[in-house]
Amino acid sequence: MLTDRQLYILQAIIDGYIHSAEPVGSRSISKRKDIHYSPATIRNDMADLEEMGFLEKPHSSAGRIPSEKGYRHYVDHLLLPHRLSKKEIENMETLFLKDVSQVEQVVKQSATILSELTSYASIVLGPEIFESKLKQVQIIPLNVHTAVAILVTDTGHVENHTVTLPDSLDSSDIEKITNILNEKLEGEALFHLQEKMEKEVAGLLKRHVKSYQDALYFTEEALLQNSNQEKVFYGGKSNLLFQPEFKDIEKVRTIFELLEEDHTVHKLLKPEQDGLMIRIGQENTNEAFVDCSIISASYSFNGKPVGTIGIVGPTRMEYRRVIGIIEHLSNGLSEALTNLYIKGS
Amino acid sequence: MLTDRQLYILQAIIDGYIHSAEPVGSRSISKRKDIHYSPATIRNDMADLEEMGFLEKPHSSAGRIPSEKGYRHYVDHLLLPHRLSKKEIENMETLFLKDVSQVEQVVKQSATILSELTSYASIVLGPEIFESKLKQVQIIPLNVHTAVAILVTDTGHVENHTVTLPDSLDSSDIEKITNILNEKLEGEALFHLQEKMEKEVAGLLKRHVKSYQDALYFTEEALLQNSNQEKVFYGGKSNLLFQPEFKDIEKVRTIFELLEEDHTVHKLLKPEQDGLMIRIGQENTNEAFVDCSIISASYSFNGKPVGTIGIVGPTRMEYRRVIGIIEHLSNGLSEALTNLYIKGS
DNA sequence: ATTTAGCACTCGTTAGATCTGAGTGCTAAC
DNA sequence: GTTAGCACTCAGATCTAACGAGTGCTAAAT
Repeated sequence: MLTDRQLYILQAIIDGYIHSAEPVGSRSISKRKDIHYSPATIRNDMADLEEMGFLEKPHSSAGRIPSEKGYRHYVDHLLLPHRLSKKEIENMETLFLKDVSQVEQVVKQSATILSELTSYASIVLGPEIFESKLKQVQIIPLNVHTAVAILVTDTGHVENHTVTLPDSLDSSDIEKITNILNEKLEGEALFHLQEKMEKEVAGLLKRHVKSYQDALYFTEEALLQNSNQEKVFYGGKSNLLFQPEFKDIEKVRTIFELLEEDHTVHKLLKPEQDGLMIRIGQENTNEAFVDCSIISASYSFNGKPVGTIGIVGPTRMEYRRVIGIIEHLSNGLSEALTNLYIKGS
Repeated sequence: MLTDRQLYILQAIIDGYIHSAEPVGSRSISKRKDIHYSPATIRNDMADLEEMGFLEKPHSSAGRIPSEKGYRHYVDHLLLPHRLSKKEIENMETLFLKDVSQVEQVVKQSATILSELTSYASIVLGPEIFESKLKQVQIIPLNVHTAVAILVTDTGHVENHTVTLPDSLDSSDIEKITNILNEKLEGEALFHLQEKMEKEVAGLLKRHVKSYQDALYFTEEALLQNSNQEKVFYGGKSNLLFQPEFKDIEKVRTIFELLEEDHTVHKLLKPEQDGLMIRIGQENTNEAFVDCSIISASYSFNGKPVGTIGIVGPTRMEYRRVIGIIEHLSNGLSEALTNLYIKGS
C-alpha cells in the first residue's frame, strides 16, 4: 500500500521532526544525500501520506509533522534497533556494579539514571512486595505502650510499623505471640497472611494467650497494616520544562499536577501485559497526556514481574533511543534484584 | 523615622500587591475606606518610601511594588498574627488524629497538607535519626550468602540493609555476634556506633568468634551503612506553576531542577538556628531563588529538633498566613511524633 | 507514466507605527 | 501639611506591511 519511497519519506520526516521540533518541508528532505528526488516529487508523496493520515499540516504553508498514526506506524514498523552508546551503557552499569544494600536505593537510582539518559521524566513503580513471602516477624517493644512490628520477606524487604501494646499483654505474651506467628506464617505470601491468621493463628492464640481478644487485635494490627500502596519514584520531571512543546506553561500545569498523584501515575504507567508498552498521545487514558507519549516496561524479581519502569515525554520522542535504554535498564534491574537476593551479591 | 501614615501605606501596598500581583497605585489606596488622604498625598509618601528603599517602580508609569527591604520590614515589624481559619485547623488536625503507624507517613503527609493549605511548594526534611539511640539489632539470614541487618532505634525508626554473609561464619556465630552487639550497643546513639565498635566490640569479637577478621568486617557492614543522608519529602511543587511571577517557563526551569536535588534543597531550607526562618529573595544563598521566599521551621522529637518543614513560594508571598500555618504545623508535628513514641499513642 | 521546474498562493512571523490609559511628578492653590 | 490640576511617561494592545518558508498545481521533460 505504501511505496518504499513513501515509507522512506515518512521515516525521514519523523526523524527530522523528532530532532528539530519543527515542521519538515520537502526541500530539506530532498537535500539529504540518501534521497535523490526533487522537492516536487517529495511533495506529491507527502500529500499522499497526509491523505492516508500519517502526516499533518500545522497550517497550509508549513511543512509536515507526523500524526499519531504516523508515529504508531514508525514505532511498529520502521524502528531500527538502537545501538546503545558506550556512555549510555557505562552509565547504567555503574548502577548495578555499585555495592547496593537496599532495594529501594537501586530502584530510586534507576529513576535518576533513566531520566538523565533520556532527558525525559522518568517514573519507577517500586517493587511490589505483595507476593513475596514472609521470612520472619519481629516485635520489639519501645516502651510500655508502644512496640515496633517488623516483617522481613524472602526478598529482603523490611516492612515496619508501630503498634500499641495493650496493657493486658506482658512481655512473655509478646514472645509467645511472636513465636506462634513465625512458626505458622513463615514462607507464607504476604497477601495470604490475613487468611492464614484467621484460619490457623487465631485458634492458637486463643489456646496460649490469656487475653485473647487483645492479642488477636494486636497481631492483626502488627501484621496486616502492610503498605500495599505501591511506591513511586520520580526522576527529572524538570526535563519536561525544556521541551519546546511545553514552552507555554499552561500545557505543563496539569501534567505536573497529575505527576504528583501516585495513583494516577500508577494507572498511567502500568502496562496491560508484561513487556514493553508504548502509548502515543491519545492512546493514553488520561486526557491531560494527549501531547505525551509514555513508554514503560516491567522488571522482575526472580522471574516474576514486580514493578514498572518508564518515561513520560512529548509525542515527539526519541522512540528509538528511549526504547533501547528502557529495555536494557529493565533487564539490568531485574538481574540486579535477583542477584542481590537469590545468588548473593 | 517613618511616620505612621507611611507605615500604613507601606502595609497597604504590600497587602495589595500580595493579593493582586500587580503594582499598586496611589488612587487604589486612597479609595480604601480606612484611608482618608488624597492620591496626591499618598504619592508623596510613596516617593519617600521609594527613596528609603522600601518600594520600587517596575517602570515610571506603573504603581509601586514592595522591594525586598520592604518585605523584610513588613515581616519584621508590621506582621499581625494570623488567625487560622477553621478549615485550616481541621485540615491539620486530621493529620494528627489519624491512627499513624509510621513516622514516614506522618512526615510525608505533612508535606502534602502544607502545600495544599498554602498553595506553594512544600518541603519537609525527614527526621534525622543520627542522634537517636539504638534499641535493638537483628540479623536475619535470607539464604546462604545474604542476610538482612535491621537496626531499631528508640524513636521507633527501623533501618535496614542487606549484607553478605562470609562463608566462614555459621549461624551460631551470627547469633553470638548479634548478642554481643545488643549487649554492648543498646542505648548508644547511632553516631557513636563506630567508635563503640572499635573500642568495645572488636575485642569481644576476637575473643568469642573464630574467624575474627570476617566477623569484624561483617559487623561493620551491618551496622555502619546507615543512610545518614537526610530524607526529603516534597508536596505541591506544581503549585508554583500557577503563580503569575512564574508564568514564563524560563524562570521555573532552574528552580524545578534544583528542587530535585535533595542536597541543594537541604541547604536551602535548613535554618541556622532552630525556630522560624524567613529568607526573602536575595537573602537566599542560591541565586536561582532570588525571586522566591523560603519560610521554614524545625520540628522536634522529645524536645530535640530533628527535622525541618518549610515552603518555597514567590517573594510576593502570603507571609502572614504561611507563617501561621507553618508554626502550627511544626508544633503539631513535634507533638505527634513525641506522643507516638514516648507516651504511647 | 514518472519526475521535475516554475510560479502563484497561503499564512504565520516579525517589525514598526499608532493609540490608549493607568499612573506618576511637579506646581500652585487651599 | 494637604490637595487639585495637568503635562508627561511608558507598557500593552491593536493594526499594518513586508517577509519568507513552504505548499499545490500545471505544464514541460524524461
